[in-house]
Amino acid sequence: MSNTSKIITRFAPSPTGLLHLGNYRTALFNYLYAKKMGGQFLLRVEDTDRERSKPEFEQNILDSLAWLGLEYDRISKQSENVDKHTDYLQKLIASGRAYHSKEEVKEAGQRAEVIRFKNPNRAVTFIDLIRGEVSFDTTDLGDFVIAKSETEPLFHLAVVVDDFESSITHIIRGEDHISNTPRHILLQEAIGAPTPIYAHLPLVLAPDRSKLSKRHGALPITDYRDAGFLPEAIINFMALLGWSPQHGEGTNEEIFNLTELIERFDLSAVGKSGAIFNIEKLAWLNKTYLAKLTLEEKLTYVTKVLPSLDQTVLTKITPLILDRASNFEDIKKMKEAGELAYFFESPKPNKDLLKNTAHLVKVSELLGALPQADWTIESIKNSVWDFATEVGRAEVLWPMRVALSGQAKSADPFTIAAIIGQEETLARLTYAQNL
RNA sequence: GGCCCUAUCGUCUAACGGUUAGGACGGAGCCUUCUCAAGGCUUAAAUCCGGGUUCGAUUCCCGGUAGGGUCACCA
Repeated sequence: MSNTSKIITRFAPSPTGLLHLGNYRTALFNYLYAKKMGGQFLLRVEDTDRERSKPEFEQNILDSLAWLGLEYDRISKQSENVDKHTDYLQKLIASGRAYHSKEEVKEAGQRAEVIRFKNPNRAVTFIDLIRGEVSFDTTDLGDFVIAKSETEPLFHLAVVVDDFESSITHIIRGEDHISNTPRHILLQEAIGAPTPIYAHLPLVLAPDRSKLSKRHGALPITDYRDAGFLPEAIINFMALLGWSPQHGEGTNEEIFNLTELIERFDLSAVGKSGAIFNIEKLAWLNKTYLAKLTLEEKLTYVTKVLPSLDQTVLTKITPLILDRASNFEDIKKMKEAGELAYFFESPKPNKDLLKNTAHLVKVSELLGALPQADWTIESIKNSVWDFATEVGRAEVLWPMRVALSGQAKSADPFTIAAIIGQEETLARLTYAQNL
C-alpha cells in the first residue's frame, strides 16, 4: 500500500469541558475505522479558544482515552499550530479570499475588526459515507468569520488547515458538524487543500431525544470508570450505539472486545438515526464483562468498594457479590442493606422468619459429624440432602438458611456454611434452635 | 423561522422489493434440587401518515407529520 493511500483519521475534541460518552463514541469509530483499514488514528486537542480551554479538561481526555484503550498514533495541540493557521490566513487575505471587516461592537469583548472569509456563494455537494449525497447553498452562510485577528484564527480555519497539514483522509465526526462541512469545503478550496471523505455519525441522544449534554446528566467517561464500569463494557456499548454487527449475513452476537470490533467494524453499517443512551443495556454488558474477570481481578474490583472488610472473607464472597451486582453502586447498596453482614458476624434471626426450627437439631447433628477436612459446599449439601428430601426440603433448607443468614433472601445455606466455617455454622444453628 | 439530517417493538437494532418482520436490553410467565441472584425456555411488544412506482413495498419516489441538528468574534 502506498503512503498516499494510507488512511488517517482523527479525534479532535476541545478541552473546554468534560466529554461524555457520545464524544468518545466518535473517538471509537475513528479508531476502529483507522485500525480496520490499517491506517492511523490521530488525536488533536482543539484548544484555539484560550479562554475556555483548561488543562484539567485536556488531562481528562487523555485519561479517558487511555482508560478506554484507544491509542493514538500521534497527538497534537491546535494552539501549537497557530503559525500554520496564520500563514494560510495571510495567503487568503493576500489573494482576496478573506478580508478585514469593520464590525459593530454589540457586546463587551467584541472586536471592532475581524477577518471574514469571502464566500463565493455557491452550491456545495459532498458525499457523506453514512448519509450519501448532501447539498447546501452556502449563500446562507454569508461571509463568515475565520479569525479574530491575523494572529487569532478561529475554529473553521484551524480545522481545515490542521486536517490538511496532517493529511487527514477521513473525517468522522458527529452530525452536529454536518452544517459546518460546506464552510470547510469552501475553505479547503481556498487554500488549495483536497476535500477529505466525510462521515457524519448520528448523535447520541438523551432520553428525551435531544442531543446528549450535561443538562441531561451526561456523565464524563471517567465517572463511569469511577462508578465501576469496565472499559470493555463501555467500548462494547458505544460500538452498539449506531453501529450494528448484524448487517448483511449478520450475527446475533453482540459481545465484542476491541480487537473483534476492529475486525468487524464497517462505516457502511453505521445507521443514520440518533440513538438514545440506554443505561440498562450498559449495566447488563458490564455484568457480563465482570463475569469474565479472573478471581483476582474480581477481588480487586470488590475491594475498591469494600476496602475495610476482612480480606479473607471478602475473597470467598466476591463471586457471590458479583453475581448480584453490575457496578460499585450495587455493591454499596448490598452492603448498606445488610445483605453481606452475615458473612462477617453472627446474625440475630427473626423467629417468625425462621418459621420452623424443628429440624435444626438434626441438621446440627449431621453437620457436626462432618470431618473438618470435608467442609466443602458439596459435602455439606450431601450430608443434609437425604434428610431434607425425606422430611421436606423447604422444611429443612429454609430454616437452615435463615439460621445462617438471618435474611429472607441470601445465598444458599451450603455456600454460606462453607464460607463461615464449621464452628460458626454449628454455633448459629444452635442459637436459632434456642430462640 | 431558514437550511440540513432522520423516521422498524419502550430502548439498541436486522431485514439492501417477496420473511410467520429476526436478534439484544428491559417487561411478563415457566423451569431450574428452600429464598435471592445467575442460567434455560416461553411470551407480549414495531414498519409515523398519505399518495405513487411495481405482480408485490419496511425497503424506491413524492408530499405531509414528527423528532433532531445548525444558524457565534465556541468548538
